[in-house]
Parts: sequence; C-alpha cells; structure tokens
Amino acid sequence: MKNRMANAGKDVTPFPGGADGGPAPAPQPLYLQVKNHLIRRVLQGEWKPGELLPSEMKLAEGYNLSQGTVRKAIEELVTEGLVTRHAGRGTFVASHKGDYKPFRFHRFRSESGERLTDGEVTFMRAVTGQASPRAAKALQIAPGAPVAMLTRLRSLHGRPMMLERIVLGLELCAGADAILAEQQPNSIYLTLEQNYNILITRVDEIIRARLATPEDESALELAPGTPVLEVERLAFSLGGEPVEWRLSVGQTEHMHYWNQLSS
Amino acid sequence: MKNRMANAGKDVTPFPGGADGGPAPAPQPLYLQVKNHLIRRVLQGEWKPGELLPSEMKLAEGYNLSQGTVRKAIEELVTEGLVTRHAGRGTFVASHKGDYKPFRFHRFRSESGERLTDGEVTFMRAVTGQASPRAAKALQIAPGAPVAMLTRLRSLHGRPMMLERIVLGLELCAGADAILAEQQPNSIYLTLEQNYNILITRVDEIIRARLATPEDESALELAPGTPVLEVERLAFSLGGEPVEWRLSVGQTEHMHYWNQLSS
DNA sequence: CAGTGGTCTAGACCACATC
DNA sequence: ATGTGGTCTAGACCACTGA
Repeated sequence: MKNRMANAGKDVTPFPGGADGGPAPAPQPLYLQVKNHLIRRVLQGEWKPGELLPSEMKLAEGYNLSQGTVRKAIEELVTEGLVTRHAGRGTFVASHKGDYKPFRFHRFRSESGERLTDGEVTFMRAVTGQASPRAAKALQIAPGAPVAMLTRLRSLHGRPMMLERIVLGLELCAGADAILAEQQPNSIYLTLEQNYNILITRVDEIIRARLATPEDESALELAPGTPVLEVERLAFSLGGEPVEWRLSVGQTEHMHYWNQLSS
Repeated sequence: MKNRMANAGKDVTPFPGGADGGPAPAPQPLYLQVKNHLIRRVLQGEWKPGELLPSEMKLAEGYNLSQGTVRKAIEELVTEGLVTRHAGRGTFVASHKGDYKPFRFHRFRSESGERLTDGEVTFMRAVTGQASPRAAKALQIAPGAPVAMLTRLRSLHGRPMMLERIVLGLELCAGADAILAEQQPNSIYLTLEQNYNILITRVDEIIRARLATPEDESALELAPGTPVLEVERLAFSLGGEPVEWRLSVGQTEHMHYWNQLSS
C-alpha cells in the first residue's frame, strides 16, 4: 500500500500534517506522533468537547498510515481521558456536557448514594480579586495577580452540605469573573470548555479534617465545634497547566467522600 | 495456522489450561482470559517475583493463540504493575525490591510528601473475634462469623499518625489470625498474596471527618476535641470478592489524604 | 549470533448503533 | 444496510540484549 514497510523507530519520520515547517522533530514512534498531533488538533478546537472524531479509517487515510497504528494512538488518548469510544457510534472528544460523564471529578455522595451535584446550588459571591499566596503558588501565578473568586453553596433536599471557594486566574481565563457572575453555571468545567476551550482532564485533591470556622458554621448551619472535611483541589488542563484552585468544605454527617482505587 | 478464524466474542471459548472442568465460563475476549490465567499462574507461584516469564512466542504456542493476543494480555499486566518488560531481555514478574508497588492503595502523605507507609508500624492487638454487623455487611458474611481483627498504629518520625482496625473473614483466610499475630507484616495485602493467593485489585473507600474518640486521642496523642479523618475501606480480590474491611483513623495536622482523579 | 520485546501493516470476523 | 469500534490473526522489520 505505502512506499514504506515496517519503519519501526526513527527512519525518515514521514509524518504529515502540522505545517510546522521545522525539521524532523524527534525519532518518535509513528503512533506517538499521531497521538500528539491529535492532541494538538483538539486543543486548537478542530473538534470541540463532545464532538465526533473521524473514524479510524478516515484518520488512517489522512495520515497515510494503517488503521492499527491510528488505533494505538487513540487507545492512549482513551486511557488519558481525552476521548471516549463507543462501538458502533464512534470516538468523541471528552466533555463535561450532557449525560455523558457529568461531574466525574465530584466524589461527594449522601449516605443513600445520591450525588451532591444533583442537588441545589446557591451562588454567594462572585468577585474579582488578588490571588492569595496559597492560591498563587498552586496556580503558578504571581501572588496578588488578578483572579476570579467564586463562593457557592451546594445543598441536598434543602440541607446545606458543602461550601466551595473557587479561584481562577484571569490571565488564562480573561473575563471569567463576569461570565461566572452572569451565568452562575452549575459546572465550572463545562464553562471552561465552552468559553476558553480548556478541557480539565486531571484534578489533584488533598483532604483534611478540621473544625468548622464561624463562617462555615453559618453557611452550613452547623453546631459550634463540628468537624468538617476540607478538600483542596487543583485542576489541570489537558496541556498540564493548573487552571483552577478550589477549597471545598463539607459536613460529613449526611454525606461522605467516596473513592475507588484500582489498577 | 489454527482451526479458528477471528472468533471475536463468545464462540466456543477454546481457552486451554485450568482443568477446571466446568462449562465455558464466560464470553470474555481471549486476551482477557489469557491475562487472568497468567495472573493465576503468578499467584500460584509458577513464576516468583523477579523471575523471567516465557516469551510471547512461547506463551502464544502454549495457549495456541497468536502472538498479538498474548501481547495485549501482557500489556494490561504491565499497566497494572504485575510484570515489567525489557526489550531484548524479556518479561519479568514484578518484585518487591524493584518496580512492584505494594502500597499503591495507601493515599496518606505527610506535608513534605513522605508516604505514611515508609514510617514505623506498631502492632497493638491481633485477636480472633466475631464480625460486627457493620463489618459483616461489608464482607458479605454472617454477623458474628469468626474474623481476625488487627489493630495497628502507623507513625512517622516517631509521631503517631494513624490507627488502623483491620477485619478479615476467617472463612476466606483460614488461620489469618495466627499468621498476622506471628509475622506482624507491614503489608496485609502482600501477606494475602503469599498465604492465600488472594490478589487485592480494588478498594472502595468512604471518608468522613469526625472528632477523635478517647481511644483515638490516647493512641494518636491528640488533644481532646481534635478532628480526625476516618477512612472506611473495603478491599476486593481479583475475583471481586470482598476480602478485608478496614477502618483507619488519622490525624491531619501533619498529614493528609491525597487523591488524583483523571480519565 | 539468536532471541526478545517494540513497532507497523493488512487483512478478517464480530457486536453494536444508526438509519 | 452501512459504518463504527473491538477482537484476532499472520506476517514484517527494527533496536536491544546477552551468550
């Protein structure tokens, strides 16, 4: 089929696409070159989150490679969470939209198994401010840099359950303060997708137990001295940049943090 | 080569080995059957940790399958950390000294990033008893059934950090009470592997914040009224059976629970 | 040198989803 | 009926390892 047989390894690196003009970049396996090229194309918005990618055959023709090589590239994208595949339907860019995998990063459940994200959300404050040292360090921006700060209260069946304090750097998300104040979206990550083409693919969380502060007690309607769970979250974009810093405080009388570890 | 062409799916399930005598067990893909069979063979000691496995070709001949199918099985074992591969040398069973990660289910870290499992362990109690209703329900055994109960204290640099209460059903792990009392192993799951050929592949955890009990305060040297993190864990074997129920209580002054979510 | 895993190709049949 | 991804086969060449 091609003028090439089994060029495992360096060889001429006949990788098409990009028009980046540079010389042969690296003696990478072809499937890695395809994988990285697909990542670039997604980041450049060629396919938006939730949209359908071309089939393996189409991509293979476009890259002038065999189906198996493209498949291996896509399989890595699946394990990294960039795309999902459905037999008979196709390959889709991962999204926080629709009924696909909503709120997959939220681990709070009620004792009866309800997800906290199915409850009510109350927006308490959405302002522009300066990054605290803690937030600045996490987001890798200068202390005092302009940020959007959002405070929300999540409730379930009318009972206040969790207080979320969210910080977004305005350098990466210009105008996020206005957007958040106006739209008051339920899913921050969906907003990031739709307004900035930023796809959150990984979050790191640090969990501690502490006593509720007076502010926590007031918002969550807790008795003084109640212990609460504090979750400090840093969310990363597909490119690995820290995008959002979040401090969530939840009661665990009627709710818990659920985690499943495998592999 | 074979009398079979592309039997993707159920078909006759011509999987060799096992001698389990039963009927065709499940319409699993062949590479998954190979993968699980290899896991069983490793657990049964056919190859010890650090030893060399047969080559892909040898295994493919043994299973009467193609090399690619065996390769896919082994690739999954690599991602799960059971074996490692080196081009030109071969495939090796993961060893404790090498790349094996026996404590991959432990999420507690000190503020400086040290893993709690690198610290000291003090065995406080190892007794035989009856399953509490809570433990029995989790382990799917009868309330009051005989269980091994173990209490350990984990410390870091001499500072007590976490109290672990571990429950193992004696029906599944006969003699576990004696083994745990004698060997006082650091890794329960390694003990399960070596004594019962039980491989823990998944754990579910539920995390809550609560106040330290007097017993917690004493063991962890905490001031009265200190909030602590309580982690309730259920560990499942490769076959999906619940094997161990564990209640861990940790302070979060000098330590936190760390979680990374992707996909 | 022979053997190993790593990459790549080219085809087949299957289950599934959509029209 | 068509097209999709999922599985399986059978070969090829390559880089690396160790005798």
